[in-house]
Amino acid sequence: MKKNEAPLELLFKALADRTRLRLLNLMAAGEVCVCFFVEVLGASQPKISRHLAYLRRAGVVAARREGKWMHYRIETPADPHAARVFAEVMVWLGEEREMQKDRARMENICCAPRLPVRLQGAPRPTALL
Amino acid sequence: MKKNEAPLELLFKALADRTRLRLLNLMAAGEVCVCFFVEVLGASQPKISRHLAYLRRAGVVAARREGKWMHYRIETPADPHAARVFAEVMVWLGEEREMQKDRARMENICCAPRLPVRLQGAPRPTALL
DNA sequence: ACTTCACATTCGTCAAGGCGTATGTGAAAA
DNA sequence: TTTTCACATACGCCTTGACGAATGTGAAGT
Repeated sequence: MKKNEAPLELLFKALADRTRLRLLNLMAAGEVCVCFFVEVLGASQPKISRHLAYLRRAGVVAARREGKWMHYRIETPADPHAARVFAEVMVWLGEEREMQKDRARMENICCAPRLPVRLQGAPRPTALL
Repeated sequence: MKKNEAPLELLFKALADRTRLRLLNLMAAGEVCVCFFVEVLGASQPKISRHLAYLRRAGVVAARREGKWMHYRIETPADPHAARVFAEVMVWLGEEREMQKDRARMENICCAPRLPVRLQGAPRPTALL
């Protein structure tokens, strides 16, 4: 990812990967803790972390620390055109089959009577409180 | 570019390159002949041709043969969400500085009293007739 | 202080893709 | 039919980035 890149390309490169799109989709409704991404997407923790770092460098998400946990949230682009494109993308994600499944899986995992062992004590996504 | 890719990623990968965005921008108002791309962008012919091939494989543009010349035009995505995102992108391009310059340069080259030597007899972009 | 936990980063490997150069191809001109 | 023109593709080189595995880091907990 070059530095002197127009916000245009920066955004599209960030969106040009399925894992990153899935991450954005899970953040659509609010902040999410890294451990939930790992659990829901069934991917390795370094993989998730690297893609989140990419999204952060692209200015699409922001991170917040809370004790041991890191929360990620969507950062709406400053540029109004970028913002509109981004908004359309999120609408699109909202209607994609796989994306709906991901959100359903997060809800199932997170609202189950007992959380998986790895998530004991982890802060829930803000959208599912 | 993988085959089993969702239209989502396919589109974003196509848009994640400045040269391809510039090509799309020049096609915004209608069909354009390859030789004009080469002249306006000041890039090598194989480079232009490869990027056009990429856009074609991604389903974003279509090609038409007319004698020795090839005309490229934008192909609006079938998926309604993709179409809306794409439309927003084109609006965005319309307001970008560099993109405006490119369109102005094409107009200057093409509507000049004498065309450059390399373009003698080449069919004009449909938008500039 | 030492360990544990939740993430981040690094390293090595590999595939995708961008570029220049050279060559192939299809249509028209000679 | 040979040449020329406009464009496409193949080849080799290099960079970007995706991945698993290993290691680093910062904040609790003990």
